[in-house]
Amino acid sequence: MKNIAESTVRRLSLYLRFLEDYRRQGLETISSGNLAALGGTTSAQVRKDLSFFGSFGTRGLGYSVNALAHRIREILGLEREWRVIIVGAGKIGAALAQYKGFGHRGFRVVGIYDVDAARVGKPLDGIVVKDQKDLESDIKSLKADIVLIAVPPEAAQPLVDRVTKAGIRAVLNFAPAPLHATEGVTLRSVDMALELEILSYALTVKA
Amino acid sequence: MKNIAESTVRRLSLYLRFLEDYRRQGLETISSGNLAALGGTTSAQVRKDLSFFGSFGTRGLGYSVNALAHRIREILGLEREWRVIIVGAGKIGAALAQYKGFGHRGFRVVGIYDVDAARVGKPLDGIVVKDQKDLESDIKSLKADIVLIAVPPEAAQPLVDRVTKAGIRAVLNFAPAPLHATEGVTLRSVDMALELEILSYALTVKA
DNA sequence: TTTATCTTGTGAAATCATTCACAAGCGCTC
DNA sequence: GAGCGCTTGTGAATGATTTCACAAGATAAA
Repeated sequence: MKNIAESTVRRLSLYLRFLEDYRRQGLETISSGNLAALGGTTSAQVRKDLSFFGSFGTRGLGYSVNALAHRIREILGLEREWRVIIVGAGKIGAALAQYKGFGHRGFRVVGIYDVDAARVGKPLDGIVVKDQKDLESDIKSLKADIVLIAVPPEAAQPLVDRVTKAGIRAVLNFAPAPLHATEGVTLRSVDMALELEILSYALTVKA
Repeated sequence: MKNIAESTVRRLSLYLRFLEDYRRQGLETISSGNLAALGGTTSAQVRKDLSFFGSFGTRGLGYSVNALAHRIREILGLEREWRVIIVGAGKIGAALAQYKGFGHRGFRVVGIYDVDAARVGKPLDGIVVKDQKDLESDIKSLKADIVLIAVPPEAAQPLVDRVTKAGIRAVLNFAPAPLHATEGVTLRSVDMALELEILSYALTVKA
């Protein structure tokens, strides 16, 4: 399969949500135009996005809500469960731990870690915070797939290196630090400061 | 000024951080190659990004760390203070309230709101949570510029409409819901579920 | 002053992503 | 089963972004 643009993958995720809404409403088919309207894009974009993976629609009719949802889940790898570890049990770690959107789609938090002895041993949304020194061994024993980084910025890069060495291939970083991962490891960052600065730019340009 | 790509603005934010690192280290000049290495991009990209806004470098030498940082702050609108309101005092709202990266760059939290009477009146990181019914009047009296949305997904769109009507022109949404804003309002979303799904896709394709 | 060495700034080329536009397929009705 | 209306799937065209490649400006050393 040729390389798929990130923007396409992002839109597929969105389409999946709309499909689930449709299903809840008991609707059985949906057209590219419907999906486009919900997602603020164009019907051609929707069809092109889907066309990278095959052709799932019926001309004249649209897409079967169930079949398309299933196919997108398959494409995104959401048919299986992903085991997630959170590192950092501060405010952000705590917010992540209780985040409901998680379990909802096959992401299961299997461990929370911190270096601070005051936090270790206390439960966070049902999971007891463990000492960060157990991280490597637990990544293996818990069969973790994904690590969420919620530690202070200066601790983030060493942590990426540690979990990479322990076999992790996907990292989602919440620390406001630009991180680098080795080839083969997917690292994404959610950076609030950056988002705010983009808003600041937008406001400034408008003014 | 012609339209600047979001990716360019995002990189400018990053460059600014690297410049601040350089300054802390007492370095006075930096080349596009240095900036590129730090940001995982290319020197040509750095120079192109900057070229949209003018030419600030010295051939043969590079850029003055101070001058370039100042110029980027100007471009991004970070020379002034932006007044931020957080709506939703749950876990995510609390994490946002205490987030240190905020004050650091001229974003000042001036109010936190919730609909839940149990939360109203209690302080969150030094700011007393107010009732959401005061939102419109406070947006005006507090001269708020930016609203952060940390409410449940179904409450998010109505909230966008409310604050837009009250004069807000920039919104950062943390609810996992696809929102639409009217023309002239910049709305960005940080969607953890989406990020995880992109990781899921990456892991799936690799496997 | 001249030369060697760097590094910028920027058109041009290449790559990547989106939009257009339309033939072809399907269901429904008559 | 022919005709109509609708919607897909997809090459081709357009638009946007990134990369290339190099002339030109600047410093420093001889």
